[in-house]
Amino acid sequence: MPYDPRAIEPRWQAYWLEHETFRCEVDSTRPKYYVLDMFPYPSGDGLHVGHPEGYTATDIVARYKRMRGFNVLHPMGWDAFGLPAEQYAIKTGTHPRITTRRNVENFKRQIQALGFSYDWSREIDTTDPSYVRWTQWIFRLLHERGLAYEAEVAVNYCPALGTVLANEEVIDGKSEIGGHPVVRLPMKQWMLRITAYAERLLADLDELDWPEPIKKQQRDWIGKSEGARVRFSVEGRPGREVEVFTTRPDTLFGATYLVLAPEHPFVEEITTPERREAVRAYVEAAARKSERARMADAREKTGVDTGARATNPCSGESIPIWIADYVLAGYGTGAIMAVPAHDERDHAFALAFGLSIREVVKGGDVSREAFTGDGIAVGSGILDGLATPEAKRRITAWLEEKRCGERAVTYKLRDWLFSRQRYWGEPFPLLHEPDGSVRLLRDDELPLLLPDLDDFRPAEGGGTPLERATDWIETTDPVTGARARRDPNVMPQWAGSCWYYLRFCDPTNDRAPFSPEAERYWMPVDLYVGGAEHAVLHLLYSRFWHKVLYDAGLVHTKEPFSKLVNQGMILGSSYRYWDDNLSDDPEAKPRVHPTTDVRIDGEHAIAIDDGREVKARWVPVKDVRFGPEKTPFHPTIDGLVLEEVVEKMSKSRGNVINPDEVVAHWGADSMRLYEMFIGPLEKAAPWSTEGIAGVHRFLQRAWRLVIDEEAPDEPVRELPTGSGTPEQARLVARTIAGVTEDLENLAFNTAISKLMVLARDVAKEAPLSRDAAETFLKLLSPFAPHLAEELWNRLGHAQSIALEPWPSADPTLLVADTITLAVQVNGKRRDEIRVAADADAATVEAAALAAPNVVRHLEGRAPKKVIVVPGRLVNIVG
RNA sequence: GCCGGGGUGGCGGAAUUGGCAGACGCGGUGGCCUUAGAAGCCACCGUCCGGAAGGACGUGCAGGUUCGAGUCCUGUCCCCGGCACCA
Repeated sequence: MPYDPRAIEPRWQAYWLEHETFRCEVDSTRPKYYVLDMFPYPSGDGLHVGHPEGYTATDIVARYKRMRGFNVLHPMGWDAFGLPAEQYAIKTGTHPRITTRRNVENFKRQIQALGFSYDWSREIDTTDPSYVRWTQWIFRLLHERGLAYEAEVAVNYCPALGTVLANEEVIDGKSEIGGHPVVRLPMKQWMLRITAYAERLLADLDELDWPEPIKKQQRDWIGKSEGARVRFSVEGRPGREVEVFTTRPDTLFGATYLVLAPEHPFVEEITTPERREAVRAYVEAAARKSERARMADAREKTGVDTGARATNPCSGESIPIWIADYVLAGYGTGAIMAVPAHDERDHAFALAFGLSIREVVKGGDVSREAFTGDGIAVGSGILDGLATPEAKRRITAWLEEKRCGERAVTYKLRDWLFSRQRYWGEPFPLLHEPDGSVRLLRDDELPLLLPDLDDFRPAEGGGTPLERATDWIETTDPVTGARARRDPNVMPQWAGSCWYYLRFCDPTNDRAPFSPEAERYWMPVDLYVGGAEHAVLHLLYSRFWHKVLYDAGLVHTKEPFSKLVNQGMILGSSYRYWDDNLSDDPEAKPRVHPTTDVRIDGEHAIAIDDGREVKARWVPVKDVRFGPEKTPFHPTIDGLVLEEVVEKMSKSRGNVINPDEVVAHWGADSMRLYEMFIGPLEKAAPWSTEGIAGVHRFLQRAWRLVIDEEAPDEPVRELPTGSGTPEQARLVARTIAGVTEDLENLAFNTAISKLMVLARDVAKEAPLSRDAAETFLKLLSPFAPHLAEELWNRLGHAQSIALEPWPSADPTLLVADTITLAVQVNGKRRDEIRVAADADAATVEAAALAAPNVVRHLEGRAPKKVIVVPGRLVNIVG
């Protein structure tokens, strides 16, 4: 029988499970290696081919490290709280718990069919009461440490949908779904004080082996800026001071007006009677706009004068106070001093409203545009003649001395809005007492589980789904005996993923989230692989929780994830054409156009022949007909050529590849190998069916290397003992060294190409030796574990190849006795010479000068200079 | 606009960091095997000139440094990702 993955793969998957081959335990006598995938949300659609890319990479590393003698922790679990299951529940009434269980089973089946070496005894599910308990326990810890608090926060509320929406779900002040109006409404929310950790979250990035772009995104998100706070007294209101934050205190003499955010607490009070009307209208309009909408029309500066005036603490000058929505309430002090000469936004605003512009730093033409660079201070009293950095120091000292300002650091990072008006999440482990206080539940009251509901919609009048469970919300506090209310919100999906990597260390502990012994042994995560889309959310939130746990003495490392790698996306080919059925009328008989007859004009696509607007239509890959030369055609409209577009896989494009089908057709080993061979792990690459056929052929070749398919009963070939010819031994040694190095660098694609070379050449001149065959299988086993196990077994080994030690290369075989050197004349390759590997420069030079083509090109001239690069080449300049 | 990353054959991608550009795979062409197909195996495939030997050109574009540049420097164009009134 030829290589048949369908026969061998399920057998080995069952073997690994049954023998618990990959189970691991704390073992202080051995070095540990913790390799982790970002655990998935088990969606109803199941796995797509993008998931296994990262999982395959970590699996290869896990298997390799085990063979290198490491005690490897390689777990998998489910980030199972989340919105899709809840939306499904609203539609069908099916409890999210049922949906989640079904989806988890499907994900697990798909993941196991790929032969990953997870320790399944450590599987965790964030919705499991035994997990929720400890998530709630950690929330209580945060609360005890003063890091969780309730606050009135403006949220996006959509009355028509009866729910609160995330910023991303609001577009131009309307709901993304249905286009209903959205208002900003203050609601009482749980907040986490992540800002208290801003400095450490920033500083500790330096020690992490993470992709630089991710670190940069986190730095930008935290957004540290250094400058000064300055207080301006409000004229006519003694004791009232507007505090502003600026990174350019040196430009204080150029401040020609102040601007408050429309939400600033002073607005109401300081506005003069004659300006009241205009100010109120502006504030209301700003409140209606979502933050996103405010950013959308950022170009046009709007604002109104409050009529109030402030005194510049330095110059004593009287300047107007305006409000404008280009000043954000949530950043700094919610107020700025405007220096139009040296800030682009202030410049634009000053031009729009005819406010004065005063140059205080030399270097530009401030009547034309703001000069934001450093320069020499002018018109600034005590600062005149100073360069910007020195001017900053001088003025800050002056402000501190006069007590009207001080050095200050501000962060863009805001506290984390931690409650969601949803059902399918962790309930808050606390009671609201009649006196307004909050009592956190004790250990013996945890976990607090969700009540069962029949209707999962938000409650009437802006309430949360949990408010439908009145006898769950209204309860009695067993401690005080008084009536108390449970919190109607749940935690966001990020909560469970903030600490799951710690639970994996000790997943069944029922006395603590994890034991100190397990944490001390397994942490930190040595390699963490996942998508870059979590750059700031999950990866920042979990770093925050980790630092809190560190301060509480529960973990011993400052950071959870030592090394992070982002896998690239696997792209799909989609096929499109165009038609003029813009309204998607199902009855219409539209005119259709291939892409070659369409031109894109800004936002619109126009048919070239009749100038009418057309809309893209996508044909699912499986329906496309391929003509000669692989030209894609529409399935039913004859002669309509489709355009191939390579892009992210998505249902709407019909270009999603299902791993189940790939495994059924080619086998898990081919799928694993293909996803690793397609290119570097970090890079996006298109899926190709021809490509997978290529790696499948390689596995067939590997099979035939060991199995004699020609002979009756297809026995294992006769493999001579020993290591074969010197050439074979050298090839094997080179492959060991190369594959090992590539694995250390996570360069899976080049490792596979080296294995292909070995399979192609190793039995060319002489029969394959037993040593070479066994070494090859060991090197192949992390990539194609099923095939490797099967052949290893047929070679007569009773124990799993996964438990074999990794081969090491004989260093003496890595250096050849004779080597080929290229010989260049004036930098152009003209000939080559074979010399002893240890030949000295003089010998090499002589041989190079004697090479026939070199002699020809020198045409009798004496070489001016000869450069010998040992082991590489000789360049003759003549 | 700002900040990252990147432009190498028909395609995915290699190239030990300044030393033989195009490994490996896909795709293509020709051949072997076969009753035939499939599969498999072998050879060739950057472009141009040439029957060949060989030569010229060649890593987005234009310069530069160097004995030698895909790799370093300057300028420039394009693509992908992130951020976008954060004072």
